[in-house]
Amino acid sequence: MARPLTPKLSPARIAKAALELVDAHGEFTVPDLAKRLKVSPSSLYNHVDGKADIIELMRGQAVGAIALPDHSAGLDWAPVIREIAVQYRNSYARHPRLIPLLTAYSVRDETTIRMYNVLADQFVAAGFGPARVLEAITVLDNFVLGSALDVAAPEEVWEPGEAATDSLRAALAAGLGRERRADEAFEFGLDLIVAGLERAAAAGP
Amino acid sequence: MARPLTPKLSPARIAKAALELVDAHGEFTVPDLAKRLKVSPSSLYNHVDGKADIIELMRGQAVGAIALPDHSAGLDWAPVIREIAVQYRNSYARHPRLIPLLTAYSVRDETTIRMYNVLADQFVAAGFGPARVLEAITVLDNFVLGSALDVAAPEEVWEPGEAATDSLRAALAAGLGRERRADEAFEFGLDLIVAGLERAAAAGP
DNA sequence: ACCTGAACACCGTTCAAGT
DNA sequence: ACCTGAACACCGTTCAAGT
Repeated sequence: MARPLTPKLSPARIAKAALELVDAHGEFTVPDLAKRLKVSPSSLYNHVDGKADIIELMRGQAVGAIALPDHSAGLDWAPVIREIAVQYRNSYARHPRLIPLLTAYSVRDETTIRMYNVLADQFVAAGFGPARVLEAITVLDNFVLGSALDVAAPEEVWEPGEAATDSLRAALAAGLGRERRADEAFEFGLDLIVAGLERAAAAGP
Repeated sequence: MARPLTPKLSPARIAKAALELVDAHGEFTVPDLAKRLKVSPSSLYNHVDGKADIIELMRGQAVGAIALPDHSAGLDWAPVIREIAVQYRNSYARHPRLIPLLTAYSVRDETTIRMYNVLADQFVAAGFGPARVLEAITVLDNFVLGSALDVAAPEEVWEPGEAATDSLRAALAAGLGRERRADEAFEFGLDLIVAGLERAAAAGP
């Protein structure tokens, strides 16, 4: 049994299976991936450039679901960038364990570029100068990525043992184990940042 | 030549050498590390639990340099948490290529816990309730980690090719290649967040 | 064009043997 | 206690051979 009539593999099928492995185990190996696809490891190399390429495909898979808001509708800029940040972060939060793999070499894919374009347009509309536009995009990007990593962090990470003061202990008791802990923190921070950007815009250049 | 009179290795020496490798190459292997220490790979296992343990030791090495501000001096809380965030982020920025390795399993070491303690105390002093304290710490933490990753990202990552609109193109032209690009964006975002927290504190519970 | 099996260099870790 | 060398299971990738 060599070449089948209809190919058993495709980049998309490989990416999907790899993402399932990462979601389940936080990592993947080529042999495991091949086994899940009922294929020999070397077969993968007919469709894909190697493990790094598979990771890039997974990034596309995760981020491709982002639906950019229609900003031509003359909406105010702040809700638009807020919505983008939420979508961006949620698309990562759906696959939290993928993010550590992506940070190893953070290439920007096409969806990300499109997103940056919209953000840049919006910040220009807000009255920011070019240098400030880049800073604002970077701030949002950094916060989104950090928040996505937070989703991946296991709860035990926050166990401070005996070393916690009363203040920290009370905070952990209030928030830990709660379902939407990471989401609420993200939204709180995003509100702070967007409000700050609005104030900076109002203050002018 | 077996056991030497004075040991050639120690956890600290191993962590230091590993960090040098990561700074230089963005990764390290056990054989490479052993070679750099002029030792056989198996020798390392007399001092260290394995590769994961070495990464933990590197985290300690990087973050151990943080000097927490003396918050018993009755300073206002906002400058204190700002200073902590700056120190925290800078200690990572000194070893940008280490951060992707740390995100794989983000364990909190002792220095980090001490930092969280101070932050919690400060936010309580600011009048935040327990749940809000945890959110505020999380927001700072996420932003610091994301900003640290930004330092590690190579400049080419931002090359959008032909797909950039004028707004994005102008922003990149204004900021890219500039020495302190990542630092300025971090400071801008930190100012937004701290100002937002101050406003939240003023608004009360 | 696409799958397979054999092969290669390399990795992380263990362990008996040495002092 | 600490270093070594041999050994093991496993990994990512290549390539000739098959259809």
